[in-house]
Amino acid sequence: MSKPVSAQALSRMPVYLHYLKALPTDKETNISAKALGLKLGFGEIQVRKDLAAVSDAGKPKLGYSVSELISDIEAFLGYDSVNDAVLVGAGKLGRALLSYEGFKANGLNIVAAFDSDEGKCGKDESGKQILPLEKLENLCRRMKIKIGIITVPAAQAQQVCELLISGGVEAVWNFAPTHLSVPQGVILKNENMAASLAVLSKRLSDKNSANKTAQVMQGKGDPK
Amino acid sequence: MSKPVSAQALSRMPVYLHYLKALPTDKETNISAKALGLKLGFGEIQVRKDLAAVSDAGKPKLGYSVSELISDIEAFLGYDSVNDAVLVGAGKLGRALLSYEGFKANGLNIVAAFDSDEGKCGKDESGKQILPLEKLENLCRRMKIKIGIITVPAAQAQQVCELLISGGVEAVWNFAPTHLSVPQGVILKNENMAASLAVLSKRLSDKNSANKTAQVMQGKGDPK
DNA sequence: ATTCAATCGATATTCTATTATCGATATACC
DNA sequence: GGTATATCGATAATAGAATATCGATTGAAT
Ligand SMILES: NC(=O)c1ccc[n+]([C@@H]2O[C@H](COP(=O)([O-])OP(=O)(O)OC[C@H]3O[C@@H](n4cnc5c(N)ncnc54)[C@H](O)[C@@H]3O)[C@@H](O)[C@H]2O)c1
Ligand SMILES: NC(=O)c1ccc[n+]([C@@H]2O[C@H](COP(=O)([O-])OP(=O)(O)OC[C@H]3O[C@@H](n4cnc5c(N)ncnc54)[C@H](O)[C@@H]3O)[C@@H](O)[C@H]2O)c1
Repeated sequence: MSKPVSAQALSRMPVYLHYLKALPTDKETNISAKALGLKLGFGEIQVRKDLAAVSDAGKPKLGYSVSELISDIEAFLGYDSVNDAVLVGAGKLGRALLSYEGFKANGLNIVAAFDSDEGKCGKDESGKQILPLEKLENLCRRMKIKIGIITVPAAQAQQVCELLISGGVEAVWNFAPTHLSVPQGVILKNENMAASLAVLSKRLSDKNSANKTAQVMQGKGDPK
Repeated sequence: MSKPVSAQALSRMPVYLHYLKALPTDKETNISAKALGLKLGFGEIQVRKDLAAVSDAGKPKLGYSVSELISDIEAFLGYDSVNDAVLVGAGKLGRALLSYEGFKANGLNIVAAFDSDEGKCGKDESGKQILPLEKLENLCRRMKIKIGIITVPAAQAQQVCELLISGGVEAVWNFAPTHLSVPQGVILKNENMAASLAVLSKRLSDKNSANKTAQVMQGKGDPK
C-alpha cells in the first residue's frame, strides 16, 4: 500500500470515496473496478491502478471490499484525522464555504472565519464565529491551525496570505483569482474557477464551430 | 495561431489573461515570457509554448505585445463574444456565484437562476431574477442558453441536469459532488472542490510525516 | 554596417499519466 | 477435486505534458 500516486489519481480519490460512502450498506459488500468505472466515468484499468496504489482490498473474481476500500482511501487521504482550518474573507463565497456541511466528509473543519469589516463579525447563520482580522494570528498559533482558506478580493489576497503564514499556517487554499507567492515549504492550492470556465467555454465553441464545418462529413463513429 | 493546446495549457490561459489585463496601461507595452513566468509561477519555456499556440504577438528581444496578447487569448477562449448561462439552485453557493462580478471577465453572463423552492424566488441582492423551476426549459429555449450551472444538492443534480439538457443546454458546469451522466455531445465540467482539498490535505500530511523522519537527513538543496 | 544581447519559436528529450496485455488467483459449478 | 470464468495486479506500450536545447530574429550599441 501507498505506492506513488499521481496528482490526478489523487484528485480522483475523493470521487471514489464519495461514491462508495453513498452506497447502500445492505446491498453487495463488494464492487468491481469495472462497475465503479462505469458509474464514475473512468476506465476500469485506471480504477484498478488508482485503487492498487492505496489499498489491497481487491480480490480476483470478487472485486473490492467496499468497507475496506473506504477506510483505506480515508487513511491515505488523511481524512481519518480532522484538519482544522480558518477562513479569511466572510463575503458571499466565504460564508457559503463556512456553512458548507460537506467538508466534514473530507476531513476539513473550519473553526472560524475572519474579516476586516467589523460589521461582518459575530456569529454566522451556521453558528460559526466571524472574528476581526486582528485575532487571526494569535488564534492560529494557539490552535495550531495548519490550513488557511482565502476568500478576500484579489487585491488583498497576498497580504492575507502572509498574515496566515505568520500565524503558522502551512497550507493555503486560495479562491481569489490571483497568483500568490509563498515561501518554500508552504503548500498553495488555487481554486481556479476561471480555468474551469475556460475549458468549458473553449470546448463549447470548438463544438459549435465544428458543427458548422462538419455538417457534411458526418459519422464520427461512437465508442464501441 | 490556434495550434493544438493541451487541456492544462488551456487552464492557464485565463491566468495569463487576468494578469495581463491587470497590468497598468501606461507602463511597458511589452512583456517577456520570463517576466510573465516569474510573476505567475510558471517556467519561461512553458509560457512561450502556451502563448505560441494562441498568438503571434511575440517578437525576439521585445517580448509580447500586451494588448495583442490580450485580444489573442480572448479570441482563442471565445471571450470576445459573451456566453449566456443559467444557474439552478439558488442556495448559498448558487447565490454567491450569481452575484459574482468576476465572471464577466471570463465572458460568462448568468442571465437568471432557478430554484424549486418558491420562497427563494424573486430578485436576488444583485438584481438578478430567481425563477421557479417550471420556467427553466422554456426560458432556455427562448434565449438559446447553451450553458447551465448546477448548484443544487447532489441528490437532485442528475434530474436538474436532464432538465437543462431538455431545455437545449449544451454545456453543464456542475458544483454538486456527484457524477453526472450526460448524452454524447453534451459537455460536462465538474468543479470538484473535494479534489482540491484532497491534494492539499495529502501534501500537508506528507510534509508533516516527512519532517518527522527527515529531521536528520537535511539539505534538500533549494532551486538555484 | 557590424556586432552583441535578449528573446522568440521549433525541435528533441525527458518525465508523467493513461491504456493495453497477460499471468495469477479466488470462487462457483459440475 | 477439476475446470471455467471473472477479476485482480504487475509489467509493458502508448500517449501526453513539461522542460531543455539551439538556431533565428530583432533592436540597440559601437
Ligand atoms: N463569489 C463567487 O462566486 C466567487 C467565485 C470565484 C472566485 N471568487 C473570489 O473569491 C473572493 C471573494 O469573493 P466574494 O464574492 O465573496 O466577495 P465579497 O466582496 O462578498 O467578500 C469579500 C470579503 O472579504 C473581506 N475582506 C476584504 N479585505 C479583507 C482583508 N484584508 N482581510 C480580511 N477580510 C477582508 C470583505 O470585508 C468581504 O467580507 C474574491 O477574490 C473573488 O474573486 C468569488
Ligand atoms: N456551499 C458550498 O460551499 C459548497 C462547496 C462545494 C460544493 N457545494 C455543493 O453545491 C451544492 C449547493 O450547495 P449549497 O451550500 O448552496 O446548498 P443549499 O442547500 O444552500 O442550496 C441548494 C439550493 O438548491 C435548491 N434546490 C433543491 N432541489 C432543487 C431542484 N430539484 N431544482 C432546483 N433547485 C433545487 C434548494 O432550494 C436550495 O436553494 C451542493 O451540491 C453542495 O454539495 C457547495
